[in-house]
Amino acid sequence: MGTPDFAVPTLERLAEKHDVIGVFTQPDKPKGRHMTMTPSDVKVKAEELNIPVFQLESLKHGEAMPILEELKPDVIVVAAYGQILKEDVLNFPKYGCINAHGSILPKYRGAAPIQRAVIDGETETGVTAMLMNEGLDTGDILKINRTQIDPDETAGELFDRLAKLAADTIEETLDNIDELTANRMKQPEEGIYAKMLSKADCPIDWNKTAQEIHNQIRGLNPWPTATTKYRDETIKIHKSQLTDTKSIKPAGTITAEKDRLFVATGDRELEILEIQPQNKNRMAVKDYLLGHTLEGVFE
RNA sequence: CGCGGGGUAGAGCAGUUGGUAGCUCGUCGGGCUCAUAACCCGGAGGUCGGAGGUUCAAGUCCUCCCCCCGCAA
Repeated sequence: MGTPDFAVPTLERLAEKHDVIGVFTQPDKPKGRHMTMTPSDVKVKAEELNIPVFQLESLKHGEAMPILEELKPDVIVVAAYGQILKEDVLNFPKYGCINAHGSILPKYRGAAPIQRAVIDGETETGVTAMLMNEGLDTGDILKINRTQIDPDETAGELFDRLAKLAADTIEETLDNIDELTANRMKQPEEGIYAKMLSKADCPIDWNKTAQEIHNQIRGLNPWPTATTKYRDETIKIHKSQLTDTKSIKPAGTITAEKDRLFVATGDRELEILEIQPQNKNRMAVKDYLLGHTLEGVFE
């Protein structure tokens, strides 16, 4: 069971080694500029692999049971499925439902663990394989694979790495399922929740420290992207770089050189490397400055 | 047909009330210099997204199509 690109490497890996008898994914949804119905990444891959696909609106009220009775899975692997599983499903397979989550649980439970970890400036994250229960990412831990977060890594880059790591983790977990299940670890009750990203996370507060803003920018890259206001236009900021120069001007003040751009923050100047003006493509600041002048402040 | 913005030299932009296209960077050649991403001189490079139409004349007006971006989901 899975939906977005994060789950695709895991599905591919499973199909290589195991007999994948069915794939559950979210129903096709209208997406993009013209609201055209679009299948999930997992559905596309599943069809490519000739695996039967099931797209239910909800599994909360036993809707999946007839299908499961038919398929009789030994285990269900879940990766970013986006739907809540109840006891009937969780208890159905012999080995239960195993979930791959993009953080070191119990930290960053929930919808946006990878982005939140970057935004918070974490230096380490990973993938946790757990035996699901009814709570939100609160199941018993089977295996954790860790990885370092590069200081300039974007959420998108980390996302791709963790998607592959999730495939590894699930493979290793299934290879040693009996031993790992016997030695499973309970999670502490309390954990950190990673709330879903929204537009409210985008606007930059230039009074924060350069490091905090840098983390926000890379954590929101490539989506939904950090933004700032410049003369009533919303400008997206895709990439930045820390400097050692102390800010002496008010936060948000722009310093434009011939082909470089610096903005004052709460502590140090932050260099902006890649931006996207309203209605324009993203571009290197260097290119942008060839046809525009920037002066004044970002708000 | 969800709403809006845009497609002009390799890149980022300008182009007035329609009269055969400019700027900055890059690129090529030459010069200056110990040297240079700095400076000076010179050159190449565009059928102005595509197809029709109006006109003596269209990047500039009208129609249709293609592609891209933002919002929204």
